[in-house]
Amino acid sequence: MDKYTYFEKVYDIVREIPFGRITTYGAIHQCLAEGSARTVGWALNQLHDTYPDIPAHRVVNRKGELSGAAYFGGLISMEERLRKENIKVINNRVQDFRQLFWDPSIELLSDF
DNA sequence: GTCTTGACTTCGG
DNA sequence: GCCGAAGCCAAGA
Repeated sequence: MDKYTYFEKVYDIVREIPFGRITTYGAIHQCLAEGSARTVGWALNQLHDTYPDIPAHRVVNRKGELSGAAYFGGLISMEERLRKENIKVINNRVQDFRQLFWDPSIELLSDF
């Protein structure tokens, strides 16, 4: 799949993140089993421009922090979108991050 | 072909 | 919990 670029693979996973759940760059990297966590973050940067409908606000770093909030050039901030999904965000960090964590390498595999 | 950039992660202190 | 350093890999110049 040469036309299937790396950020399109990330796009397929991020779009499957259920409502009110979040995941990390490392989890996506582990699901893809290729690239690196940093490459996922780079992919998302390209994603918000290619696919504006991607729920990138559900993807945070290992600390549960909204790393890409500044890059979310939208009318609604990343934190606002998360709050609308019943996700508490304090000091740019997701509360109950461990509880809301959604692992694509497990949840996605059991569905397919 | 090399070098830089980046929405990261892990480890030790 | 935070901080610094090292490792990581895909695009673009």
